[in-house]
Amino acid sequence: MSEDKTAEIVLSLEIDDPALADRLAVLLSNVAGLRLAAPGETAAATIVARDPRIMPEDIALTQRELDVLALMAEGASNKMIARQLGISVHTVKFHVGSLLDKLDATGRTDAVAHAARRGVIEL
Amino acid sequence: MSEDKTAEIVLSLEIDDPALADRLAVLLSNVAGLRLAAPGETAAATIVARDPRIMPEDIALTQRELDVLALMAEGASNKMIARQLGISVHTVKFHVGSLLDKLDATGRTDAVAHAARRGVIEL
DNA sequence: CCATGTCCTGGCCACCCGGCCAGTTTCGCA
DNA sequence: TGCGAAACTGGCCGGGTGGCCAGGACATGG
Repeated sequence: MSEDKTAEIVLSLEIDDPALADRLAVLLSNVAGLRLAAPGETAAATIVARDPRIMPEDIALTQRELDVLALMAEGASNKMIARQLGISVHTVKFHVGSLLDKLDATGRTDAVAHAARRGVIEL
Repeated sequence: MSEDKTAEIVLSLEIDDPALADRLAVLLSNVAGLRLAAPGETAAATIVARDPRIMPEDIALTQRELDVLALMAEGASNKMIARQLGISVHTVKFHVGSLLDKLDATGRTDAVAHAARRGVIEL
C-alpha cells in the first residue's frame, strides 16, 4: 500500500428512509476513492437524513428567551442566569415560563431537549 | 416531472475539516444522480464530520443509569421515572446522583446536555 | 392616543431536586 | 468464601423550580 495518494474516505450512513439509503449506497459504492464503512468501523464522515416532517414551523423566541435558553443548556440555575444577564431571578423565571410554554415542555430539561431537537440551539 | 427515474439526490456538506470537505466535494461532483446542494437549498441528506478529538473516552454507565438517563432526556421527573421503572424515588435519585457524578454535570439538565454532546444518548 | 408585545420586578407557595446519612440484597469474581 | 460492584430503599433538609397573583416601563404600530 505504501503511498496511496488517494486514501479512501470512509463514509457511514445514518438515514431513516430505507429507500434513500439504498439509492445512496448504490451510487456511492461506485465512486473511486470513497468507501462505505463496515459495521462498527469509524468513518471520516457520516451521511445523515432525519425525518424532515418533524420541523415544519420554527418557534418564535424573543432574543431574551434565547439568552436564557442558551444558559439553561449550559446547566445554569435561575440564580446563575439572573446574575449572568443582570436581571432578577423573578424575571428569569418569567422567561423560563414562556420557554416552557412555547417549547411545549414540562420542565427546563425537557425544554433544552426540545430546543436541541428542533435546532433552536446547538448542544 | 412524471417519471424521472434518475431523480437527483441533493446532498449538503457540513464538515469541519476543509481538506476533507474539498476531497468529498470533488468526488461527489462526478457522481451521476447526485448533486451537492446550492447555498440555502434543502438537501435530502447531509454529510457531517465534526471534530473527532472531542470524544476520546466513552463514559461507563450501567444499564440502569442509561434507563434513567433516557427518561430524563424525555423531561421525566424523578417520580415519573420511578413509576416507569417500577422502583422508588429514592433509587431514582441514587442513579441520578451517579449520573451527575459520571457526566460531570451540575444538574439533570446539564447531565442530559452532556450526554447528548458525547453521543451517549440521542435526542 | 391607545393597544399590543416585550421586558422587567415583586410576593407567595406547593412541590421537586440534589446531597447527606444510613441500610439491604444479589451477583460475579478472585 | 469473602469482597466489591450494582441495584435498591429509607429519612432528612436546604435550596431550586414552576405556577399563580399582581404590577410598571418602553417601543411599535394601528
